Amino acid sequence: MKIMARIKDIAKLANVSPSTVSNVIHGRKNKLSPELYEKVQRILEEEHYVTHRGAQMLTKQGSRLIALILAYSRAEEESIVQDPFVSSIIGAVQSALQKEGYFLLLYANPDVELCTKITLEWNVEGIILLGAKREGYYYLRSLNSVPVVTIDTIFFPEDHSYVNVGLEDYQGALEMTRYLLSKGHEKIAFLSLMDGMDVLRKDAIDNIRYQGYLQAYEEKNLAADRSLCRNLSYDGKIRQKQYREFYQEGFWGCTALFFTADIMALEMMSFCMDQGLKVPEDISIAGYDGIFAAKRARPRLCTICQDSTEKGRRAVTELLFLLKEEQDIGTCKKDIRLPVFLEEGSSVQALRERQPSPGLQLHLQKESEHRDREKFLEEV
Amino acid sequence: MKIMARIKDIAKLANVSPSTVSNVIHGRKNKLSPELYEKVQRILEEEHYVTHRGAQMLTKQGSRLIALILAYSRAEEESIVQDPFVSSIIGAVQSALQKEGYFLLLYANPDVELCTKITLEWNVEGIILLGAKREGYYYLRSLNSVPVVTIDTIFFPEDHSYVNVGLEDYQGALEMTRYLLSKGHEKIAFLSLMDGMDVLRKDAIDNIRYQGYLQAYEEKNLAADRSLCRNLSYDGKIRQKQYREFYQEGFWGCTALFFTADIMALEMMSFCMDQGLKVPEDISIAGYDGIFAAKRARPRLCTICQDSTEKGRRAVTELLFLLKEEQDIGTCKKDIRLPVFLEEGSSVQALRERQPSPGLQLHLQKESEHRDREKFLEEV
DNA sequence: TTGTAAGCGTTATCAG
DNA sequence: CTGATAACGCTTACAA
Repeated sequence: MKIMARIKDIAKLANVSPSTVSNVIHGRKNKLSPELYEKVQRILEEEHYVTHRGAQMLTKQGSRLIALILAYSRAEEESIVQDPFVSSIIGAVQSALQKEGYFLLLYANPDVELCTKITLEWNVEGIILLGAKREGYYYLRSLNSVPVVTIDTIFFPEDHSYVNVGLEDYQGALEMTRYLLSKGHEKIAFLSLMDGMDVLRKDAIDNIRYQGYLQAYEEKNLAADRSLCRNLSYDGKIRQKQYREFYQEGFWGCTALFFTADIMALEMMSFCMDQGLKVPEDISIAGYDGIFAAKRARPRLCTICQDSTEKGRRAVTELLFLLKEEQDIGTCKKDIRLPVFLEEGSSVQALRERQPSPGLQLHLQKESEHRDREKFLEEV
Repeated sequence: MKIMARIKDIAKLANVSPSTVSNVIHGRKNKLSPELYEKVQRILEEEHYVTHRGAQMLTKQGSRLIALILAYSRAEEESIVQDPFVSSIIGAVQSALQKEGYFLLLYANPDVELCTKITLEWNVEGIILLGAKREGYYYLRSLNSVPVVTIDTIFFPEDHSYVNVGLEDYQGALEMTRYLLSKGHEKIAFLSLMDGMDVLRKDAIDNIRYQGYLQAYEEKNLAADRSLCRNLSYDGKIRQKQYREFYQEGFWGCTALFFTADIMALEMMSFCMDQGLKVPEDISIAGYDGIFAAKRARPRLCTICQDSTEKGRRAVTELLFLLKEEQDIGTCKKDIRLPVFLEEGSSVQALRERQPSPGLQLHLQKESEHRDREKFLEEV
C-alpha cells in the first residue's frame, strides 16, 4: 500500500496543527485567515489527501453508508440481482444516494439475522430492505434503530411504524382481469411465481394480486373458478416442464392466461409458438411488470407496467427524509403505492375473434378425456 | 442509535480484559482456558456483539471491502445497472465476495478521479473496474496500489501489468460473419452501439468485433464494403429514429444485419415486424450477447452468447488470487478471454430461401433512386 | 494464561 | 484565530 498523506502530515507540511487542517477540510472558513486557508487547501490537493472513512466512522460523523439489503428467499443465487426489477432498483438507489454523498453497501442474503449483523458492523446510517417479509423487517428493527425503508414488503393492517414502497398490486391485477373479462374471456388462469409457497399466503404479493383477480370476477357477478390458479417454480428448468404439462392439460380449458410476471408470460408465449400454437389466436396471454422483453416481443405482450426505477428513487427519497428530519421511525406508518398501468398488446385478443388451430383443439379433446388434473397438481 | 455492547463492555461483564475478549472473537483458543473461552463466547452472543468495522479499518486488519466501480461513460445514468450484463456481473461479484467474507461497495461514476478517491477513502482491499478505458485504469493504479481487475477493458500490446477479464470478441464476430456469409449473405451491415465515438477507436470493444467481421470477408476473398458500418446512439429514442431511417434507406441493400448487441437487434426486429416486414424472409438479423429476451423472441434471435455471470465470477477469482498471493500486480499481464458461442436462431435465413415481401421491394427501389446515403450519414 | 498500553486517523472541546 | 488533548473501538506487542 502506497503511503498516504494523513492530516498530521499535511499539518506538518503547512506548519499548522491537525485541527486547523480539519477545519479547512470541513470548509470552516471563519475559523482561520483566508491566506492560511488557501495554503492548507493547496497542500491538501498537492498531496492528494483523502479522508479516512474508517477513522471518521469512529467519530460522531457517521459512516455515510447506506445498506441495500436483498433479503429475498432466493437471494443466495447470483441471479437475484439480474432480475430486471432488482437491478433497476439497485441502479436508482446507487445514483440517488451518490448525489447526496452517501455510499452504497450491497448485501444479498436470505438470512435476515446475518443481514442485520452486517448493518450493525458497518454502522450504516440507513437501510433499504428489499424482498423481506414483515417478520424479517421487525427483527432488523429490533436490533438496529437506524431508519429502514422496505420495498415490496407486505404489512398487515395491525402493523405500525414502517415505511414501505410498493405498487398498486391489487389495482393492477384488478384492471388486467377486468380487461380480459371485457374481451369476453371467462376462464382465465392465474399463474404466479413463488418458491413452493401457497399463493394464499397472506404476506405474498401475488396473493394481493390474486385478490384483485377475484374482485374483477365479483364485479361482473361471475363466479371465479378458484382451481384455475397455480404457482410455478422459480427454477427455470422446472418451469419449462410445467409449461409443457399445462399445455398438455389443454390449459384447463382456459382461453386466457394471466401471469404475475412477464418473464413467465414470455416463456409461455415462446413455448406455445414452438408448439405451433398461435398467440393470440389460440390463447391469449397477459403478464405483469412491463419489462423490456415484453415491449419487444411480437406479438407484443399485454401487461401491467410498473416503473421499478421510480421504486428505488422513491425509497431513497423516503429514507433521506427520515434521515434528515431525524423523525422517529416509530411514529411513521407509510404505505406508498406507486401507480401501475395497463399496456395493451396483441398477445390478448377478444374471445369472439378467436380462431383456435387444429393443434389446440386436439389438446382440448385430450383434456376432456383425461380429467386427471388432480394427479397433475400432486406432482408439484 | 441503540447502545451497542463493545469489547470493553463484554470484558467487564466477563471479568476479563479486552484483549482476552478479542482473542475469543478471533478464535484463538490456545490463548486461554476452554472454560473462559466458553464463558466469553456466551456473553458475546447474549449481548449480540458485532465488531466495529470502522475501528477495525484503523488497525492493520484491512477493511474487507472490495469496490465494484462502474466507470462507463454513461455511468451517471441510473439505467447503467439495468444493463443485463452489468447486473449479472454485480450479482456474481456480490455472491462470490460474500462467500469469502468480503463486502461490496458499489460505485458508479464516469469520473475516474472521483472513483479513485472513493477507493482510497474506504481503504478498499481490491477493486473490480468495469467499463473503464485503459487510461482510466492506469490513473487509478497510479494513486491506489491495491489489486485491480478490469472487466472488458481493451489494452494495447505495449501495455503491461494488468489483469483483464473479457470475451473472445474478435472470435465471436468472426464466427457470426462467417456464418452469415456461409448462408449466402454478402452485404452484411455491421451496426454497433457507441456514444458518438468512431467505431474505429482503437480501444473500443466494437472495434475488435469489427476486425473479426472484416477478417471473415477476407477469409472468403471477398472485399468487405466498409461503408456498411454504423454506430447507433445510446439514446433509445434517437435509436428508434435511426432504425426508421435505416429502413427507409432500404437497409443500404443489405440482406443481413449484424448488431453488436442483442438489444438493438431485438429493437430492429420488432421495428421491422411493425412495418409489415418479415424476419427472416425479408431481412436476416443477428445479434451479440445472448440475453434473455433474445432467447424468448420469435423468431428466435441468432446471436453470439456470452456468459456474463462467469465474467463476474472470474473477476473475483482473479482478484482473490492477487489478494491471497500478495502477488505484485506490477508483474502480471493477464488477458483472460472467456469463450463465446454462436447460437443459431430463425432470425437468420439462407439467402437462397429468401422471399422478400412487396413492402421491402418498394423500399429497395426507393433506395436505388435516392442514393443519398451521404446526407443520411451527416445527420448523425 | 491474563492484563496493560500504544497506536491507527479523525473530530470536538476547550484553553491559549 | 490557533493548538493541545481526549475520545471513538479495535488489535497487538509486550509485560506480568
